[in-house]
Amino acid sequence: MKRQTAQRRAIEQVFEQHDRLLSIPEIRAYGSQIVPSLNQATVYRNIKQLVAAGRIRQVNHPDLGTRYERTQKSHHHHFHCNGCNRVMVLPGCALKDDHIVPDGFVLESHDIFLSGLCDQCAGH
Amino acid sequence: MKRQTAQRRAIEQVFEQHDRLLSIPEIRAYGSQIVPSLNQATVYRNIKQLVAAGRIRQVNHPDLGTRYERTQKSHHHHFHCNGCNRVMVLPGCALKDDHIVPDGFVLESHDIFLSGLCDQCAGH
DNA sequence: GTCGTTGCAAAGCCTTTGCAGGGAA
DNA sequence: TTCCCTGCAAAGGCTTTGCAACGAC
Repeated sequence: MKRQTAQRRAIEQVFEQHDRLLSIPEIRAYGSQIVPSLNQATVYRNIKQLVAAGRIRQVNHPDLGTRYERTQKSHHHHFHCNGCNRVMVLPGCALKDDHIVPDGFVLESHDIFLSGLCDQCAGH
Repeated sequence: MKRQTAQRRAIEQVFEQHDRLLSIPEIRAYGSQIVPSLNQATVYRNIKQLVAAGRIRQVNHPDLGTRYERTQKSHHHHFHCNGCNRVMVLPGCALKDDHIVPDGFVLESHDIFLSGLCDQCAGH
């Protein structure tokens, strides 16, 4: 059975306070502000547990590597700005509706990663 | 200046003989059949060079990790079958044409990864 | 008291790098 | 001969794991 610990609560709190894609070092840094002793291995173990529990989702970003976010958002994709290096959430789906897989194929899931320049970086 | 070596030729030959997404171990294994002494570090160094030269493309697949493919294909996306674990190429683009990024944003590139079941695995 | 959890250190992948010898031009 | 390239081993990131102490219930 799962036990409540200060460490696990701290990690969940980090995601409440920073509702965006987070890396392990970021989670550890923010979490340490709540539980100073917070160990790296503990972060990894709890993240794995939270992913298994469906509370957070692992995002393997092609440019940024492994990141995590809360699961309680509706369907969306991520836009990575090459200028300021931030990641924006784009609600909705950018996938074509029709015939993207051949007949007989079953499409179960998709990952879409967009990149370019955000409005601030594009507006010279 | 770049020099022709048996190792580099072997690696390029691997991509000619196996025109699909390849992992480093696969490249090394196939390449060793041509140049038995082929070292892992040599594979990494040559792959990096070939990517820089634009001859092969690195694909950071969210489920499969780092893979490589020849660049001389037209635009396409990859479908990963969860049944047989193979990756199929889907020619064309599966991205919606309209308004997928907010006003002012500039979309420069996108990565789309599809997964599900191929026709063979779906038609039990 | 039980046993899941933590911190610490070590180990495991994957990838890169330092170095001396070897080979292409 | 020059100096790029290779093999080997070591080192660097990121992530997992073994272990003894700790702490939730």
